[in-house]
Amino acid sequence: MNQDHPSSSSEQGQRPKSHLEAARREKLRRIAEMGIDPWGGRFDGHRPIREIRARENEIVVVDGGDGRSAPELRGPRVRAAGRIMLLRRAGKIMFIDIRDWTGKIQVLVGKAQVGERNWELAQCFDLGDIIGVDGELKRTKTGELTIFADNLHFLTKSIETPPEKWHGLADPELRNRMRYLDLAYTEGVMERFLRRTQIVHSIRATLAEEGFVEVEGPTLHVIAGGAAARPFVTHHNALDMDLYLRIALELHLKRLLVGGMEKVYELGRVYRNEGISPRHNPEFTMLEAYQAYGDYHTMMDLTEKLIVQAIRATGQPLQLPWGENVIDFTPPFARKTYDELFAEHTGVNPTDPASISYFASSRGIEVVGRHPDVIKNEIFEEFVQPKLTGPIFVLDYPASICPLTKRSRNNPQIAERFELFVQGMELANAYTELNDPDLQEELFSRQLEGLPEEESMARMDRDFIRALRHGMPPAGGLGIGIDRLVMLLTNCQSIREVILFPLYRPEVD
RNA sequence: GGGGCUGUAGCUCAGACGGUAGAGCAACGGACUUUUAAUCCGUAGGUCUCGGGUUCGAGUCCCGACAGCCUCACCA
Repeated sequence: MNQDHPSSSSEQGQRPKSHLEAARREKLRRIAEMGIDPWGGRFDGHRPIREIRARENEIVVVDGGDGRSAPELRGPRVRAAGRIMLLRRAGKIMFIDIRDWTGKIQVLVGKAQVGERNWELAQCFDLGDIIGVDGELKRTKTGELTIFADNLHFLTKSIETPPEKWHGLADPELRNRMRYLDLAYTEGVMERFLRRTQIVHSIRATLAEEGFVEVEGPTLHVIAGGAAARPFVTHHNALDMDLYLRIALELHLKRLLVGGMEKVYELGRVYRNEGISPRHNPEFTMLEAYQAYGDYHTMMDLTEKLIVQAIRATGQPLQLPWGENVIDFTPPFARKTYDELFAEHTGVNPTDPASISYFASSRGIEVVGRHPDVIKNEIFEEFVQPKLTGPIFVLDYPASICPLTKRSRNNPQIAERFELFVQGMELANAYTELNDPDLQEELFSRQLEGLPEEESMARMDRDFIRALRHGMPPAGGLGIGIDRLVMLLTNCQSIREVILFPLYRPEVD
């Protein structure tokens, strides 16, 4: 195509790409010709289809009266709106299945019943169009709950062909890229994302009930601290400085503890510039909650409560399906120490560095020049974590891999930290928070052995240290990966299925 | 970034050995006032992801690129 006469975008938009689109545009034209706006407008008075379906008990049988005509059904008058999912034409009658976000219902459109004009309009219906319907709620002779239409309203034309009506969209790439189609046409997807909203809502409700306040911290950080992850880098032009998208919520929430917010949380997006996998998306949703005068046991109780109430909010029992398995979330969840589990699953004495080092090198894990606890943790991650079907709280981590955690009073080698594992997946992470500014500064400045700086949690944040010097109350802190929680509560094995718009490379034209 | 697999009509999928591309749904025309993945008859629809190569001939074989899925690494 030459570019001598650049066409306007509207002209381009009206050039059909296929005979399928041409057919739909022809119907669009016919609708407009009838004096009807094919893009619709305000449509009041319709009820959710689920609500309409619930009125089936109002359908009654009435006699013909004169004793000769057959008994017939009478039902309530209803108005619905939705997308056309299925269309069955049978001469001068047609059956239309419409769907809204609460459900699906069949509509019967008869030429004699709706009149000439409506019938003409109905000839312009395509799968995917959005329509409104007035009629009587009754049953067909096969018993299907049906709106017997007496008036039709055109609300929006669909120019594109919808997915195959039986198989729907099967390609996961298309489903995730075009979430609108997935929501509109794939069974259960709408329900799953509405369930995600219920879960998040429940978490906020539980925290409010417990007296926590929600805050909003900065997402642009000068120092990307609070976790060990590579950040996304951006640039502020006016200040001419690089900034990082936050990788954790931790350090600002702790500043608020210093300020006197005794129960505080943030539920929001964090960003990590790491690999993408069925359990990782570059941006994901994190809850972090901090409670002054609590500790990691306080946080364990809170974690259980948040999860159990979230499950109840979705209307499910505490035993949830997960692929071929069932996860039992009945509290209390199992609680075992890191060392116990280490011994149990590796057969190695967790307090003997020599045996640990031997085990590691015999399994191909690098040992030279690395801190014994780093080696130990690598073994834990590779040989123990995958076996933790859970839910199980793993308690008391090696102190040297926990730079933000208070050391155990009885044993300074141990940090008061737990992680909650379910199906081998880390779901939550909590500490008795370290509030000793001198130790915190030392841990920040001491380069963790065996770890390059960019991979270390130990990034020096001077203002944070200064805050601690002003006095942070002893506290428990908790982090929960919300996307993973939603995965577990919706039986989804891939994080992309619970994120509305997961990251993809752009499509090439 | 490494490894394995995948990419064919708008969608869901077939295409042994290399021989001029097939079905269902969707679309178009026709029949049908109780269907429900409606059915029946007919018609149309393709740069086989892209670019090279081998060959008389490539959807098919080889190389490369792009995209996706799985997996490993990094990470939660």
